[in-house]
Amino acid sequence: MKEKVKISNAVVKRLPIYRRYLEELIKDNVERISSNELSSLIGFTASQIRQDLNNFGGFGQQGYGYNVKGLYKEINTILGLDREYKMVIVGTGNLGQALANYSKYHKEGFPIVGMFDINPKIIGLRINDIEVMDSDLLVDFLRENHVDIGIITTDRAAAQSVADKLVEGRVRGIWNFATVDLKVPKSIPVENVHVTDTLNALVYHIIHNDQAEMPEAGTE
Amino acid sequence: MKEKVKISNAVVKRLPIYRRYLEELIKDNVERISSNELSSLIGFTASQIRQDLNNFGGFGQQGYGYNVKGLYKEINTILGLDREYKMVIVGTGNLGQALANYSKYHKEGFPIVGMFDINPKIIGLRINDIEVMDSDLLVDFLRENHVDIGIITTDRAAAQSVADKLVEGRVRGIWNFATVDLKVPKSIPVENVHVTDTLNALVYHIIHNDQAEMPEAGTE
DNA sequence: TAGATTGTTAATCGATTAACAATC
DNA sequence: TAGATTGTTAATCGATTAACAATC
Repeated sequence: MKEKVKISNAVVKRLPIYRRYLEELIKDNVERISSNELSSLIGFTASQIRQDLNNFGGFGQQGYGYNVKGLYKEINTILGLDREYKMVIVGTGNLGQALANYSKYHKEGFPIVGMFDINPKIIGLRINDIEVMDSDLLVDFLRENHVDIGIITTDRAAAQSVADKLVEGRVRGIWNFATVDLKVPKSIPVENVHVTDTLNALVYHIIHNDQAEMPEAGTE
Repeated sequence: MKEKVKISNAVVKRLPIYRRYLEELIKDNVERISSNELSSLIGFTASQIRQDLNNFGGFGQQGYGYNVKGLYKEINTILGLDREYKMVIVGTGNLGQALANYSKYHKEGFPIVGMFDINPKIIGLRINDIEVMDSDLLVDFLRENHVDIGIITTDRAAAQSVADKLVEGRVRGIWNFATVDLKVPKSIPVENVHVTDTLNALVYHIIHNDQAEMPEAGTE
């Protein structure tokens, strides 16, 4: 009866940020922290931090603040990072390979269990010890191995048909790096990473430099 | 006297999306389009589209809509994509290499003019015909070549010191892929691409599946 | 001209911030 | 207990949507 309030996407996007800062704090052996201290660390207002966290429960304690380890654990649970998610990469271009070589995912509960491509020259190779298979085998592989997440690192043209196969293979979510808006059933979340869009936004900020040459050195 | 209204970040983030769809429309030889048609294409409301565009000027025409090519050109100008931006990549790991190999940037006004690393084994190599140089030479190189954008693809530990060098070398903006919040002067925009955060958000949506098993097939 | 569709103002909605009583 | 800080309600701010007069 608690978990039914719809959490806004703005909040969801901040959760991984909280998580990262808390991870740092644990490394630095900080035991407790107040919303005010977190505020000056992260840059969100203390009020927002308390609001955000209270969407999920009262993790703090009046007069004390938040227990760093405890809060970290709670956020991990909220984010679903207390389990494992099997992933496959479809498309073995630069980005696909970069992700495959990023061994951290394997250690942190996101094992990449297979890679797929249509190029016969690449099929059969191993990248960071992950086998590259023929895309024709994708659907069967997904079902047999109960893969949770499909990563699309193909070009735009291929992306939608790959998405269709991922859906057919019953993945639970799609991490899409192709610059195309995929059509998939609403029940399957898609997270788009449109890297080049962020470069465009950067350039916008360079051109329309709001902050250029501030007279005051300012707050920080 | 016109360009002084502060454009919200929400709008800026949508501009590259408009741009992408318009690019497609040009390819498909579509000459004119109404905000309503754009709406059903992109998924934003027609009202929002008109509001967004009118932040920058009246690009449409009553009773007609928007000229696709004209609007595309306007958005390109707004985004500053009518000029060239020299970039360097600092950090030649998987991601740095992937970006270097992504030749599209070179063709589309974002030439990568140098790469930098601290690993002597890598210094001197060429990746996609881009020379890898010693990071000690970074500041001088930036100033001599009037580099516009610095891309940080190092690990977290090195990122801040790289950012300091980029600032010293007078880049105009920083594209940061390290999961760390950089401290730089306010006059230099930073665009963070925290890829793993988006994976975390995806997992959140998988776990808390709001849309799971909708009874209706629905709108689209 | 009549019809279509913009540009723009007003209304609504949602997210952020402020304030403070509850409580450790 | 007194002080600190949360949890939570209320106020504010900003962004989105609706509506419609202007106009091509």
